[in-house]
Amino acid sequence: MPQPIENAIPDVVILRLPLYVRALAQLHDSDTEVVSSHALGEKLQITPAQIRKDLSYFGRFGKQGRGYNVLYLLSELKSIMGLNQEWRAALIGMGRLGRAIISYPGFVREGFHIVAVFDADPALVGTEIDGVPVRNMAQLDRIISEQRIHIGIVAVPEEHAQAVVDQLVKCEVKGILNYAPISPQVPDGVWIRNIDPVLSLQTLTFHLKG
Amino acid sequence: MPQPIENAIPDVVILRLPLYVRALAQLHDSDTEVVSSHALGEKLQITPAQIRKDLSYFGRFGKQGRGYNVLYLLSELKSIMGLNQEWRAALIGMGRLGRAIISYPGFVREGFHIVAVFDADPALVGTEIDGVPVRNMAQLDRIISEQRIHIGIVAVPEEHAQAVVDQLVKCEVKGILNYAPISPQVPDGVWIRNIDPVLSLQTLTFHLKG
DNA sequence: TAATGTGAAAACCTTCACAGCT
DNA sequence: AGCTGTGAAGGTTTTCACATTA
Repeated sequence: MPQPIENAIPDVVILRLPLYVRALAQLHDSDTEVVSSHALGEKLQITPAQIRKDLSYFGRFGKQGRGYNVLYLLSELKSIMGLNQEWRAALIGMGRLGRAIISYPGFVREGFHIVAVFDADPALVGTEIDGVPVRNMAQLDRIISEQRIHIGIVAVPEEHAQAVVDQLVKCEVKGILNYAPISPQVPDGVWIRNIDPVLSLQTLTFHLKG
Repeated sequence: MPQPIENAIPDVVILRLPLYVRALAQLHDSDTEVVSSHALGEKLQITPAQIRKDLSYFGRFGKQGRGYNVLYLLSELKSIMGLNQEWRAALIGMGRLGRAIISYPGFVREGFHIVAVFDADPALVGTEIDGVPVRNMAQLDRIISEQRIHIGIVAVPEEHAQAVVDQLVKCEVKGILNYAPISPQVPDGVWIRNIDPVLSLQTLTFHLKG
């Protein structure tokens, strides 16, 4: 007999929530106290109906005739998305890309802290980069549990990426941000996002070509 | 009266095509000559039916009972996506991020060449970085037309990103890869892709939170 | 036999439109 | 009067299932 599956939140909805959070934070910074789905949609190029429907998956946050209280909706959404806590991440791969990642201030500003970095190169291990000691891959398991790390950021060459992802999965890391130009396989219950500018360029050229 | 719109290719399909190209290139590198939708789907975690349906928007590339000739399908897809030509890009913003981008070998390997770089900082303009002279923003228009540049890569701080995008649009650039943490507005006929690791992390935490 | 290409069905997502609240 | 929240309608995308062909 078919199990009536509890209505899950559509994935596309989850992809839009951070956009709402960002727009609401901007509105709050410019001292806007109330916003309608129409005004928010204008800012984000999203229809008002879609915004209302998205929010309705999580509760009722607005006031009819008035709109949404910016600060209240912002704090509710942050709580829904797990953004009112600090997140601790490990960075694997300290080549050029890894260095660019660790020196990017945008992560810390949004509550994502790289608290440990790893590399396979013995020449790097033991040195410090931006004040963070570079560790041996053999220490991954221990450090991840000691430091209560929940996110892995993969910045190793393509050919090692899947192995590193597998290692992270073994260490019970459930969230992975992958910069290598592959789509690594992960088991159910592990969440991965790929940052792949070449793929993005390749979807552009389809529209640009003669 | 409602115009019977010519059945367009769904956007999601276009987003998947580069994945097929990448997988086929790997198969070709490992001397596989023929692949079925099932085998390709296994590699990419995509259902065989979806792959066949996607390909069917563009033609009939397979042989019943056998599958797809890897090299033939690869070359057809590259042609469909505009990937059998070299693409010339301008990079705007030569801070830490811009330097990481210009030194990333993955773009050139896939046929994307950064042939001019720009920055607003007078201290940088006139110097060379990785052998490429850094130019003044005032020269954007002239260089883009002289060098036949079709893609703009935006790596400037958030607060200048929309203005730079607007400038690129004025210069008739139709494809933009944006690294600033905003979603710039562009007119119809201009295509933009955003690279935004913070947004990606924020969609991860939804699944990770207690 | 094995696997494509494709209409039709199912699932999914967006938009409509309006009752109901402020 | 104005705007939310939401069933229902409409549209899009995915999956099914099978006739067809090598």
